[in-house]
Amino acid sequence: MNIQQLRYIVEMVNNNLSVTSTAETLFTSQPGVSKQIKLLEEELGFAIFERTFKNKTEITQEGKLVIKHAAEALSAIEAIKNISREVKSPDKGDLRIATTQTQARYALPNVIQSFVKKYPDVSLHMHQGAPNQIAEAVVKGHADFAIATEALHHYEDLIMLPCYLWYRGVVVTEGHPLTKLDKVTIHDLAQYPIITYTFGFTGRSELDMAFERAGKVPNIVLTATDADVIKTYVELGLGVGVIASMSLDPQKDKHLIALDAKEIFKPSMTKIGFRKNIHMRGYMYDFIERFSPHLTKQKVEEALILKDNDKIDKLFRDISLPER
Amino acid sequence: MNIQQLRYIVEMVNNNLSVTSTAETLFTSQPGVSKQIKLLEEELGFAIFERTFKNKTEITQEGKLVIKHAAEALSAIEAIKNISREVKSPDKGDLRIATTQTQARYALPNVIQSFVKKYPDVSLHMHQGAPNQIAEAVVKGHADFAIATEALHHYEDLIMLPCYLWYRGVVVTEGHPLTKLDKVTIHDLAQYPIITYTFGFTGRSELDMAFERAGKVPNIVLTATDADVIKTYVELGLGVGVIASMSLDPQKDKHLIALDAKEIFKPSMTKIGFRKNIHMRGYMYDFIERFSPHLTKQKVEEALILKDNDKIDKLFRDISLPER
DNA sequence: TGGGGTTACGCAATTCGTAAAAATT
DNA sequence: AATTTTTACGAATTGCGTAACCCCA
Repeated sequence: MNIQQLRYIVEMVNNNLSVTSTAETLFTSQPGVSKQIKLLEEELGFAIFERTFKNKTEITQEGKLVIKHAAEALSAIEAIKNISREVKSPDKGDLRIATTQTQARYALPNVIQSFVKKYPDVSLHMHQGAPNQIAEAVVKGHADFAIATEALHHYEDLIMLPCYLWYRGVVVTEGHPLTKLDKVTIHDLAQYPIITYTFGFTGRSELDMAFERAGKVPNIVLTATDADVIKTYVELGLGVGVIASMSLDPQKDKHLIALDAKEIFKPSMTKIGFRKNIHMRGYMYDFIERFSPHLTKQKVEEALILKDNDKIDKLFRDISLPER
Repeated sequence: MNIQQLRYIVEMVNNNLSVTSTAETLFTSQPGVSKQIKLLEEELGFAIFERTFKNKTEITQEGKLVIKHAAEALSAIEAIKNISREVKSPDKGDLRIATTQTQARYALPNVIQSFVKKYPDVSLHMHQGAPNQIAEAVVKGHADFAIATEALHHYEDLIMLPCYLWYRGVVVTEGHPLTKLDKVTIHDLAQYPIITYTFGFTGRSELDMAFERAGKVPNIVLTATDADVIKTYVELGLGVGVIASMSLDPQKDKHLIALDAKEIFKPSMTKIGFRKNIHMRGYMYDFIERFSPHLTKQKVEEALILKDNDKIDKLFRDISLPER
């Protein structure tokens, strides 16, 4: 058994059990991968992958266990390599952020601007996707950080830290009836067609829950994964927009009126997540702190030691989060 | 970097940083170990071990981190090998139990007798030691199970499951004044010289706490790590013995009188501990269940998933433990 | 001077790529 | 027929052991 073989079998899973595809992602030859997997299976005394019927291969029951532990081992080895990179060139490396369009467009630009200025030799990779894709990317080691509001708490292998609270705003065209009201309630809102985020994105679940609490069913006519699209359709008069208030720019969005909705919807919390047992590079600590000043290196280290999201929640219980 | 190199550096730590000793425990040559460590250090770009002054070597700061992750990786790899062994011969292998004299002598014999009968091809290894040595042996992977009453809860890397509750008994010679009393209290006990376990062994801490609660200072004249020695000195009239009641055999200990002490001392709990992220062999589950029938395979698997002793404690909160 | 550690060197085994064959759709 | 996987084989590298050398009490 060697590290390479473990790498092969883990990567097989990330490549739909295709040897060819695995060999390509690992920049090696197909025969090599095929042979090494076979050798490992021989050594272990059982098949990890099974050619059940036709072209379809499956993972055996034991194989699943083996791959789980192989991924653990590789993760630990990756941590060692990161220590090495840290020593060799502390301010050089990669930072791979998996996040949603909303964060990338509205929350991250400032942070990234100052970060790349301080760390010109860190190459930044932004992976965009749906919240569950984001979490998967980090779990599989394809990204270092997951930044999102939804769906991250299901992943036991990730440590999640609270970053900031944000509120929703209602966006309408000029002269819309809602602008005549002193204060918009959820009952007012329920009378108009609504345009908001696609389910699973950007705190969408709180919108549904707010309507449910009020005993109303929202008339959602259109959903999109990002605020820019939503605003566009609001401008076209298709409905009333409900988006994160941070994604409203009074300067740029001149044709739209933003109405306060703090009392209608509960605030949502954006979190940053990363894998347990990693070696956190120095610039990674710095990035986290730039994004959320209360997440100091010390706090993050404490969280890395705790390794348990319930305990980590307690750690941050008394800290007032920034709002936006 | 390869697995062997990781094995070398981890084993170096277990061998007082001696290359010779490491090579011996790994059944290989000194030059090989020396060279591979050097190669790894070269690849990583920093020294793991430092030849500071004289003959004394030390671990560098980065080295400590590397070794931590290396141990993680090796543990995962060991798990894979155990899966292989499981498949190749489910009822064959090793079972290494680290425990105290008290457990080995009084709690385990029955279990082990039935276990070896069912699993003749599992070779059993008993490691005896002080509770902290026991825990260390499991943490370092030298034993599979730690069974003890004290000092196991300090080890974050171990999962600990409750096995049984046990009570203390007071042992005296025939005709001793304490035998005249209807009921022995802690105040009575405080008037006589006491012989009990050495500190750190077999629930000794509860004895000290009981006296402290009563505002008394026990007159401890002799301590030993096991009940047999204690009983011997009680027979010689050196004092009153306080030992686990399970270590009293009315048949054998004919010259001694056992007095009930359930109301003087709180019961103690014996636990079984093992490392997180291991692959538990089938016969290991069986052993645990034979030792503690409430620790079914299912329960143990749940605990292995939880990986957190606080959560595990909740899992067993409503289960009534056997007493002895 | 001797116990531990490193360097030097050669044999043996392993790894990995190209090429060819086999299998599957 | 085309794509994917496995087998065959040779070149290059790596790993490991013996022997020699070094270093510090």
